[in-house]
Amino acid sequence: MDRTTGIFVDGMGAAAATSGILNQLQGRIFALLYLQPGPLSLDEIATELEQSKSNISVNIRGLVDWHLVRRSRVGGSRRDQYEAAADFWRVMQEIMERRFRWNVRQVLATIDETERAVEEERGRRDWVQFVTTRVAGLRAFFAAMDAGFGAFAHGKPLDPAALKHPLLAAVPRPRPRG
Amino acid sequence: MDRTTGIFVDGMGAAAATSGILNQLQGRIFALLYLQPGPLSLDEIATELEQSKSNISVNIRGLVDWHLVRRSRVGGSRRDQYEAAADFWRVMQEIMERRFRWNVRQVLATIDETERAVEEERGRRDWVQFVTTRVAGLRAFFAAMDAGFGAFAHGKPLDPAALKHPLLAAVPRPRPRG
DNA sequence: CAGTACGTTCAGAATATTCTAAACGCTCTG
DNA sequence: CAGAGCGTTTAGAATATTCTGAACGTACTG
Repeated sequence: MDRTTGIFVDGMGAAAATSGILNQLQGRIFALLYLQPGPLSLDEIATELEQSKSNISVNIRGLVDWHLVRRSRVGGSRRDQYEAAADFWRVMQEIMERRFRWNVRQVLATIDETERAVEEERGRRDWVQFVTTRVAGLRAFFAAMDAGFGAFAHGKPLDPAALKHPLLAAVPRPRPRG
Repeated sequence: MDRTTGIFVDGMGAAAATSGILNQLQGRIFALLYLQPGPLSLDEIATELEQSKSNISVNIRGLVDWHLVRRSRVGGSRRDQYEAAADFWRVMQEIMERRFRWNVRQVLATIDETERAVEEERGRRDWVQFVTTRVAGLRAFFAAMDAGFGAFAHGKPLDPAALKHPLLAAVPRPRPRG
């Protein structure tokens, strides 16, 4: 591997490792493919990155899932070819929906469960009141995030105003009088 | 711990574990504190979550760093008290700046290095040309992300348009005639 | 100023993740 | 239809992360 590619591969690997989306090896695989004029096979990638073929196989699947890499099969050959995709907006949409929004919904689901549980608590009326209020505050914020991320992934601007005061934003405004 | 808190703690722990920001224990600590009417000490948290005090000590520091938990010391006591913060927008700003944007800048720094390296490559003129173009495409996208995240953290809307066609957005538009 | 009540650090144990090499199964080929 | 050339699965090795308990430092307390 030439010096330029080495620097790019190392740097992108390090960035990926702290991304919370890809691991280091996935960052390296993508970086390698991104600087190639043509597609590479599994074996070529494994050799270049000094990793086992099985490890590349497993990790490249994640890259294909995020639409960061395209898999193709040329002619009648049964050898897969891989190349980097360059539609980063598409990747970001995917991450928004399948990672961030999915995570937000985990929280919303937990809030649902918690609200159901607190309704069954016997006695301790003001504690129940307190928990209900707190959980409502969390729900307002995460509901706003869910809506905001959803809109963003569909190409609409994400306005932080809804996150600053989610409780206010969640409540329908009184109509201004004529 | 009562049933309601248990459900909330477990759910938030699971969500945190896949967040890429907090680990499971940090999610559990925050959840426990969030349903408490008053602050708790390190030892109380450790007992409730069945973890060693040292482990709580280390992990709660991260929560304080993200402004998810406030540390206070009441009166002349030397016992720290912790309570959940509820300004989630502040937390999001912190994450935007110190996590996402920092990560984006890692990529931009790698691109800088790569461009410097490719300039020193001898021969292979069309390969150099190819790499330069590709890296420019990546830079345009990540520069747009950096700008967008920065604006968002300062309360301005984040418009996906700049990410859809970053190369176009980066170039100043020709003035319309007339 | 010795004793106690804390928070933190650290070495090593427990656990989870990443990686390899061998085994497997599929598909094309002669 | 046997063999070669693939990608994938899997058991276990290598490595990284998380967790504990003991040791330590500091600041109140009697």
